[in-house]
Amino acid sequence: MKQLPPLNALKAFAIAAEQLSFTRAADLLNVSQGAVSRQVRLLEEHLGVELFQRHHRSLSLTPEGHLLAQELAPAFNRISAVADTLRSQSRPLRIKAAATLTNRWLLPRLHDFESRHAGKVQLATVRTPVNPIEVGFDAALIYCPGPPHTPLPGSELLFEELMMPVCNPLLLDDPEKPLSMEQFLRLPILWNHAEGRDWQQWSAALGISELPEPSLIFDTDTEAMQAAISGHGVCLSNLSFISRELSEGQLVSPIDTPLVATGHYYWVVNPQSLKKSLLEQFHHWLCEQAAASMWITEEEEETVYPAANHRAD
Amino acid sequence: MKQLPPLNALKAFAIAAEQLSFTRAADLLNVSQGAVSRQVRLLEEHLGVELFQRHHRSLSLTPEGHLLAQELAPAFNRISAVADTLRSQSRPLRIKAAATLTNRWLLPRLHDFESRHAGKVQLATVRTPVNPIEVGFDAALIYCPGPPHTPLPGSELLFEELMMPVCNPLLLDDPEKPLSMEQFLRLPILWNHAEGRDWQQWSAALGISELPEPSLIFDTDTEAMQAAISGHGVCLSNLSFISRELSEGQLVSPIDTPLVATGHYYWVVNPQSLKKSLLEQFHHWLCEQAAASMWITEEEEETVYPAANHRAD
DNA sequence: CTCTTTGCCTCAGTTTTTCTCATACCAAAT
DNA sequence: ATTTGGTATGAGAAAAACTGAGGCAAAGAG
Repeated sequence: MKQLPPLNALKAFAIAAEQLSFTRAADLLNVSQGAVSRQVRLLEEHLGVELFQRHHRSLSLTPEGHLLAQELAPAFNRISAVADTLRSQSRPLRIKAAATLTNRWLLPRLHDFESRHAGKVQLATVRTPVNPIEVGFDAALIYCPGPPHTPLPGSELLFEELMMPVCNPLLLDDPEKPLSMEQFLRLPILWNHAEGRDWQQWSAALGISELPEPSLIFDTDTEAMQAAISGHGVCLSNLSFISRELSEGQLVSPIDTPLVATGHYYWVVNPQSLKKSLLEQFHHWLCEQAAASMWITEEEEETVYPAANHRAD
Repeated sequence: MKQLPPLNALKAFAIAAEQLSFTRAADLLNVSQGAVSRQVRLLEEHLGVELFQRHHRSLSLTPEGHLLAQELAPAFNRISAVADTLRSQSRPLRIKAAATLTNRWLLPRLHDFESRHAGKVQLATVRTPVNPIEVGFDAALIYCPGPPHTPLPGSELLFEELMMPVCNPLLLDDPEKPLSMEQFLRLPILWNHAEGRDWQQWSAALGISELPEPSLIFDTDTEAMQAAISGHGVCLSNLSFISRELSEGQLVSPIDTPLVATGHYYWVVNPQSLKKSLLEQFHHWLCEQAAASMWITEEEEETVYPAANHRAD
């Protein structure tokens, strides 16, 4: 291999040649117009040949530029083709994710990622925080109760678990009218956890002295939620996970209280994973999805929205 | 064009794959071993695929790596081929150079550059300093008498004009025995310049009160030198320009004095030139050649060598 | 004919990438 | 057990690339 010209300059040139515009090329490359101008100039200086004729409001290729562009296009295509092949051949992203989040939020959205980024994702649900390094996964999306912290080295806070109490509207005399706290506490309470951790934090954050007594105790959010839908009582649920039930009226909030953050979801990447680039895309997509769906309440919750980050410390 | 992998990483990978060694690839790329290691890792992370199997003292390609390397080689060859074509099609370097330097030093060496760098050079000699921008040349190699300065914006000092008096040995009774200054001044003096500028500086630098009277006055160094070789007298000559005559005994130094720098050669690049890359190579080659020939005297001059930078200010 | 728009160039300052150096590690060979 | 030849890795340094603002000149609108 002899002396290759600066490769990034070649890339910039190839796109500029295709577009016959530095400005458009810059857009495609996600850089500024000046950057492209410089790269092309650099290449011209390297080769000792003018590649473009600069006209006053347009560009055209010199014969040399034309030759180069013609050779470059297939070379780059070939490279990008083989890169795509390799990327698609590579095994799917393996991600451990908190169970409820997976079922109620991630799964319904996942096909969007897979189609947009041509990357398969293999999900495995977990109940308790897990370190992706230890289980050989590329990343984990874990839930930890309590205030924000750093559950694992390298973990990144993604979003809050914002809880509100909900129940079947038939449980209420007038679903339109919020109950007083006293009335509310007389409703049957559904725990989603053996120790009623979330209810504890919720009542502490709202300054309620005693823990609401459970009438039924479940092991998972999903079960408690099912029972609530069936009219067995009030459960605490992450707002974002029941948006459909809320908008369809299967569940309503019986009382008008601020949202309470009982825990947080974290993102942890396995630093040994080779799939850094896909992981980054996935992470970016996660944040995007979160911004679009979390904390953005349906119409009827508007009054609830001036929510607080009350935490039970 | 979709998403291209980082191109420099591809280059590093291609060479490493060819060599099956990061260390050797690093040498070829003129970077450190660690740099190649990092680039390859980066590429692997980008593609999400292992490209090499790292063994204990060797590398081997994974199937994916093999595929990539196979595709990459022709793509890069194609690129470097077209780049070579363009470079060779480009017009020759145009350089203005001081006349004596050109005749006595540059021309004999020039074919070395042209063969090693596959770049033609078009030389034009000049007597007086010239700005390459003004004459449309890529660069100039100019001579300016007197102490070092900055004759043109962007000029760079290349080497000193180190002068010594020389004459035909037949002019001396005993060529082996250095003359005293008094004896020396009785020899016929040859000026290489209408005003005897160099002799003026030479005598000033050595603390000689009066300017040696010329017996013959020429317009160029070359003519004065020819006359000296023919035995017409003593001329002042740049050491490096008469190394052959000295080693063949056609000229000798009649007196034992330090070398005197009467002027300097400068390198000036036309900043508008497109041939920056070739110019850089040429400049590098110039410095290399200078280091190998200038200031490095032949055996017989050894005594003269503890030279001075005496200057007539 | 003047004003505005468009698209390129240039420069200084900053950010990002890449490289180096030194060191750690590991297994084979001595 | 030690040396040797190779890769990996971390911190800091160096180099490359990018940005953003200002300029300029042609083309088109009024």
